Amino acid sequence: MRVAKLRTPRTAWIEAALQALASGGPDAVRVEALAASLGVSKGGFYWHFKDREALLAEMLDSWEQTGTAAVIERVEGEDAAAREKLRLLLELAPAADFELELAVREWSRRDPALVDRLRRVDERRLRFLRGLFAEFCPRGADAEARTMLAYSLLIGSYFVLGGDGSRSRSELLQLALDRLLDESWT
Amino acid sequence: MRVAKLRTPRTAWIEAALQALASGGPDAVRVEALAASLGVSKGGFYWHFKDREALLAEMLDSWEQTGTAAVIERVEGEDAAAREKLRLLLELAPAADFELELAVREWSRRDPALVDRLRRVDERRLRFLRGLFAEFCPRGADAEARTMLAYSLLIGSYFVLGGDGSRSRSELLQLALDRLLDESWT
Amino acid sequence: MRVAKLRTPRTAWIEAALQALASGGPDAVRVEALAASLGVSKGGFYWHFKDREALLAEMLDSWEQTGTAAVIERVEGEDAAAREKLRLLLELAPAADFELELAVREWSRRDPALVDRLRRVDERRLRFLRGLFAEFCPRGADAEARTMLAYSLLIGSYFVLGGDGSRSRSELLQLALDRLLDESWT
Amino acid sequence: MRVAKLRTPRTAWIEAALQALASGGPDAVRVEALAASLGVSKGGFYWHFKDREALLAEMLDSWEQTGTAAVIERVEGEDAAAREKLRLLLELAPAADFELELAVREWSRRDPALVDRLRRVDERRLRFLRGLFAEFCPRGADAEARTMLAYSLLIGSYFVLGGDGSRSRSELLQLALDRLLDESWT
DNA sequence: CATGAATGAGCCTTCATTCAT
DNA sequence: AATGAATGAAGGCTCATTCAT
Repeated sequence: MRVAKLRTPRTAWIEAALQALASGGPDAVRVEALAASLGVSKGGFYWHFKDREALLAEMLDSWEQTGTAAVIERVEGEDAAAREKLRLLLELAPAADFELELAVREWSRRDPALVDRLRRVDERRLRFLRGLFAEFCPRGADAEARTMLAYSLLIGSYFVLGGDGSRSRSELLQLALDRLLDESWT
Repeated sequence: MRVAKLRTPRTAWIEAALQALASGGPDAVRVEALAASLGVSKGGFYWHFKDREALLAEMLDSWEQTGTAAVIERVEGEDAAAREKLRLLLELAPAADFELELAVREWSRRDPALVDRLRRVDERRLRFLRGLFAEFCPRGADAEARTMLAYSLLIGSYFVLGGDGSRSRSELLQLALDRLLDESWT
Repeated sequence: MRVAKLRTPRTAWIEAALQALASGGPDAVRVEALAASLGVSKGGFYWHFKDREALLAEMLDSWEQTGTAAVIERVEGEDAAAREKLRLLLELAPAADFELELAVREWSRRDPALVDRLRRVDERRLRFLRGLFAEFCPRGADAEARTMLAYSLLIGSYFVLGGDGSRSRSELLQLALDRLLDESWT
Repeated sequence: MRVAKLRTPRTAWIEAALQALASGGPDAVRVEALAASLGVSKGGFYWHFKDREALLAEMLDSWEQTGTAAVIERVEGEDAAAREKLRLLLELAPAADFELELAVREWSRRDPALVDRLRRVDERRLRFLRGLFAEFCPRGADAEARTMLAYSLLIGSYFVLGGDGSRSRSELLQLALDRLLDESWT
């Protein structure tokens, strides 16, 4: 009766887990729930993974690869000036699974083992941003400050729920980005 | 082991709960764990609170009051120019329990009932920031952009784990703030 | 603020307990619930009663006295023929708290300590019925059979939920009683 | 101690539950106790049933089927006159688990959801009785009265604990039944 | 007499994990 | 690879009971 994709590959478990992580946080990554969402019994999970811990590790590998690397490569591949690339980046980033990004950070605040991995990711991203800003900001401290602001904006804007009501979130983001790319600001 | 302070007031439960929330997230607010940390039996919890839900509600009341209100009042009480107040704000804010702040936001991503409350808090804080920036930024869009950047910086900076290694987090924050207060940036 | 009947007498606890027993069965006789229904804190209960067990005992004393004795005395006091008395009895009995009656029997099926007490009550009632039937049923076995049927009717009719829909419960009772009092039935 | 019959079927849980219900009433149907009586861990219960509620529902299904249907079918299958069938019925009924019958009725007095189900059962049984009495009681009201008395006798007799001491319960039942089948009683 | 507070046992339920098939 | 079934450790909640005030 069950159509059953005979063979539920590891990747299916990981994908389901990342989705659960994004929408429910670390504690929502429950073997039972994943099995249900995949339409299989949880017993099978233990064929692929030693335990929940093992799954979590693989999830992070996957996230690091697809989340960060993909966007950077996409932007780097673009043949455009730094400013254009930055605009593109701010446009693409939120499209990536931001919920997932936040969930991973949330998770890292509980699990020290995660901190190093996240630091690596942040460093890579900041290095990339800094490189772009440096192309039109001669002073290092200037590029640094803008980098920090840009990265904070990316992350922080997703937390800010309020506003003055007259401007949408994307308008606010646009305004803020315009400032960050302004060359009169030396 | 048990010191048994006959009479453990509600507030003690709430404090313990906020601490648990800050360090372990919403799911760490477990009646049993709180009781253990207070050195009392879990049964007693139900004398003070109808159920876990009731505790969560009171925790938020408490957080809204002490977290936001306290800092704003402190800064408003200062007799100084807008720029000085902003500097003070960026100094004070991180001292407040930032882990708690993040945990509440994390929580809100899972519990829709929380969203309104957070929006209220964000609006109040943004209004306050906007008011300060407006004192030296004649153009509304300018004040708005800086407000957004400042608030994002506040929140986002706590997520950023990386850096270029040559500057500390507080130096980066300082650099970024300098830019935000720069008057040459019109 | 609380109007508080300073002094909540034992009897108040017992009455509340009997009411709880009638409507919710033995397991509904909970100290906490009784206290709430009396508007006092449960602590006071233990001034009057050693424990829940003690209350249960006193409840039965009270029930035995008021439930059985009262109705029998009322009927015996009547200056009428046996048949009239029986009719009166069947009329009065259901008015007594039948829910309570059933709850006590229910209770007795769990608590062997209660069985003797109930047997005593049943015997007293059956003796009374038998005496009345004997006045117009010369044969002992006949009076006995009718007694059994009458008593079963009294109790059993309260359990029967169905019917053919065309006759009400009281009509059915009436029909049955007519048969039991029929003198042509030798 | 643990015999560990790997594989404890649903039915085992239901049987154990009905037994617990019969001997201890609705509140005695505790997952933990059932597990203990089956020699398994309580966790396993939730593999078979969503929750306690679900078990209760299935218990009733089972009771309705085996309790009522079985006896009626047995009697109907008999090739005998109505009177004989009635005698057989009164003989079989008590053999069925009467404790269970009473426990279900007890339960129904607390749980309104049960009332309809019981009414259905009562109606079916009364209809059956009425049909048998009608075969030798020409007048409808007569058959009705006897039906009511017979059904009350069945249920009520199980409550009656007393007697005159000289006759056993079954003798009393016999006497009463003789009266109900008497044709001189028109 | 009564309150406020606490204890501890017991119950329902969830879930990671294991294991025989 | 996967299922059906079971275990055991939590965790939330209720309630009889106790005790200081």
